Amino acid sequence: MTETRLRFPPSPTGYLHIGGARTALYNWLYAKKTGGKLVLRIEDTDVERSTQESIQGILDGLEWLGINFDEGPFFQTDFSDDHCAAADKLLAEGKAYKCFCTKEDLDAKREAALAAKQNLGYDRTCLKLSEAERAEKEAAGVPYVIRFKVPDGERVISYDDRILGRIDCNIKEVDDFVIVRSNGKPLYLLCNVVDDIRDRITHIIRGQDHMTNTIRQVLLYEALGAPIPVFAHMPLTLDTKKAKISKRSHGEVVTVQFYKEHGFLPWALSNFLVLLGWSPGNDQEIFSREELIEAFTLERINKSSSIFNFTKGDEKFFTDPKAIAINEHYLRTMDIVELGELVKVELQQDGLWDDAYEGERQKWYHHTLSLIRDRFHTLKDFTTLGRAYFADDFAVEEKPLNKNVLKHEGLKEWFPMLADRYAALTDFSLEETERVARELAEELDIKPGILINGMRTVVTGQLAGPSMFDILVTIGRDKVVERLRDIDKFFPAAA
RNA sequence: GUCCCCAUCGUCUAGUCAGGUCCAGGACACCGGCCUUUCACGCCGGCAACACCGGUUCAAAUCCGGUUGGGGACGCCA
Repeated sequence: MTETRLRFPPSPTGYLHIGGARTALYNWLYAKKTGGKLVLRIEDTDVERSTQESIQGILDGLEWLGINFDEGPFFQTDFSDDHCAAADKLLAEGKAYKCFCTKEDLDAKREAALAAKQNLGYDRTCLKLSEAERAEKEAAGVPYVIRFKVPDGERVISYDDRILGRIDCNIKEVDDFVIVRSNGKPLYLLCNVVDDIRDRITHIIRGQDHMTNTIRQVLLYEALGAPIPVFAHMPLTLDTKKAKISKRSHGEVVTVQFYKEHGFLPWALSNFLVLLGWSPGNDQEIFSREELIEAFTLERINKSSSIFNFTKGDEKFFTDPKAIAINEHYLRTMDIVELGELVKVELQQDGLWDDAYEGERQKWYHHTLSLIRDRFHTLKDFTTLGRAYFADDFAVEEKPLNKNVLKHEGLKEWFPMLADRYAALTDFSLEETERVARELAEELDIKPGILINGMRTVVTGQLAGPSMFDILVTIGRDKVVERLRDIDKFFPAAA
């Protein structure tokens, strides 16, 4: 049995978006699953629109996701000799012909056809040219494109799609398509096939938007005398209005970069993306890399398109709620040392990292992360919501400030008292900190909650969080005492 | 206009190929409860779908036909 060979061929005309990432992921999974190879090929034949920045963005995105390649990146433009040779061969064999129609004429015809609700295909004007007419135009130097000549006659073109089943199309529906531009540069339909033949690609997993291309490419494989690979057309990802997702209409949220910048775990995004159009056939939704490779099959990819459930302007769900849920899941179940590495990057970016977290305070570091991660959604929350554990310049949220601090002016006296007692404690433990707080509340004849919730606000800036006494012990006596004593700053200066 | 593909809860989906065990299962979201002197954790419970019409059959989410709806393609883009 021959080795399976797959490819991911992005065109570098924009950022890597989640649809592309999902395609890459499916190809990668299938390559891993079958012990095959994955080739990365940058399809940059559209020189006008291809940019270096885009290439870098795609490479970065794939690397972040952990999608690695066995071969490449190759650049399609490096193989233009192959493409031209193939075009010449088709021309020489009468399987393609020169077309002298101008772009303007063609556009006019297309528009007219569209307006008259007529069929859109090419009318073969130049195929009907006599030998003399053709020679004359060539001699006159009239620019031409090369069109593939779709074979005449009754015939149904078919291929077996591994996701959709047998696909049939009457050859009459296919019109002569352009394979080489008038400037001599070959086009996608041809390049893609020539490269796939050269790279010995056995399986092509791509979006359903390529289905009509596939019909034409099957013809190209035949004309070039190459075996037809296995095709698998995956369902598209649409937005909530069932329109194609694009950076233009949806913004950054559809780019892989967005997730990197918003504190997503790469594998959480992959896990979410793979579920958009595929399921293992049972109730499992969380997969390790190995589990997913094991479970993945082309046949279990869905036929129908799925919706990326993102609502613009939603404050709570800044992306598909399920994506966030999966990210949270990994955040609170993943190995704490591994999490520590990721949070380290966040802390470093914010200038909050302390090398001691890898040395004498490592135990504290990991303990703190495990204490606070349960309520977090992304890696970013560690430096925002969880900032008080690593720094003194944390923000105090308005809601708890009003509710738990400003409402109780007595706190101005009570907190310094509490601070003194904490400072004097021989054992700054869970039990002792709680006992002292309750004792003071009783002496003052106030509800313990006033002290406790006030402390939460002053010590962490947050309305909610872990058990208060866990927080005290974790943040440590010095900082707690200091923050309690500094209570005055929250109240407007006394008259 | 032509061709191609698709159709189960709000969303992702299981079940469809091999019809009965499905008055349709799970997850997310939402709602309620428990836990909690806080809470966005956790636990328990609830809401919620077979697009429609016809046919085949003792029996249809499942097979067949049609309708409707949605998507894609019809570039000297990829």
